[in-house]
Amino acid sequence: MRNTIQRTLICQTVTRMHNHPSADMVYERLHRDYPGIGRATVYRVLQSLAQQGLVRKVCLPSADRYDFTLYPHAHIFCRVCGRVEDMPDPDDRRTPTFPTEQNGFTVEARDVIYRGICADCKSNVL
Amino acid sequence: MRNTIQRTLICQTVTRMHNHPSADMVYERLHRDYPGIGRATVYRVLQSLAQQGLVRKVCLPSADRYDFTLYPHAHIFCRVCGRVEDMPDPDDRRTPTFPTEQNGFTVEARDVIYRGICADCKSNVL
DNA sequence: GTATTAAATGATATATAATCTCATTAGAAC
DNA sequence: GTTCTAATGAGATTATATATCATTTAATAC
Repeated sequence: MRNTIQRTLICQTVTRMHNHPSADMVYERLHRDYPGIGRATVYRVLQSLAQQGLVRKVCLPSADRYDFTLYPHAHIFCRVCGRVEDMPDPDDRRTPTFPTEQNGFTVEARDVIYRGICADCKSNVL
Repeated sequence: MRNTIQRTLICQTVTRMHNHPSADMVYERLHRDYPGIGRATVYRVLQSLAQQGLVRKVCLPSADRYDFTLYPHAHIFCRVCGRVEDMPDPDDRRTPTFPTEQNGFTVEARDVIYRGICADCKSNVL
């Protein structure tokens, strides 16, 4: 695996964005300062970073989001504005070390998603 | 809300499919026997059934899936073939009744997704 | 039963997310 | 510097889902 400028930039950017960005959000941010960078590269590199375990990929409505915080935690998703925030995972302490066997599956990871509406959207709707 | 033939058929079909189908899977199944039914209708009706709480919508990689089992439970997703199965939710007994307040959010629902590889795919890969 | 009316439908267009193709570029090793 | 091949980027393509809008039809009134 080669250490390209693009990979470094994408890594830096996703680490500095604290809003659980989608691949496209990372691309848009990066594209401002480096117009040469390609969308496909951002998608590819983020995918690869997730496979290496350097970032966490979370499947949420409308798009996959990336999170550089690797410590186990849950997420809350606002169904109105799409905002994502970290939450404590109530099951953390009991979470087994993966992989684990269950129902014939080899379980490799666990995601906990809370859905609801954030404070801002609540006040805007009312 | 009107009681249309299409709505009845979609309701029946999703209840009879035990593989956590996507909207498209329901459409394809239904379209075999009733070629007149439209894709948009299936998407719309499933969405509406989910909003009414008559089916559960689960956001998973590649597509949203529907589940007619309303009792709280988690899901396991095979990253190879996309198969989805029900799992016990270890946190069931502690799960609060929604909505609940948390971090300024009004939490309305909770989803637990396990990711891994199913027995069939394991033996095919090896 | 028929007439009325608005909600639902379905064909199609559009939007969005994500991946694929492939010629070109540029790390890494020498 | 040269070589080699992985990575990139422009653009096409696929897949998922939603929006548009003329037409149909369920529900109600009569």
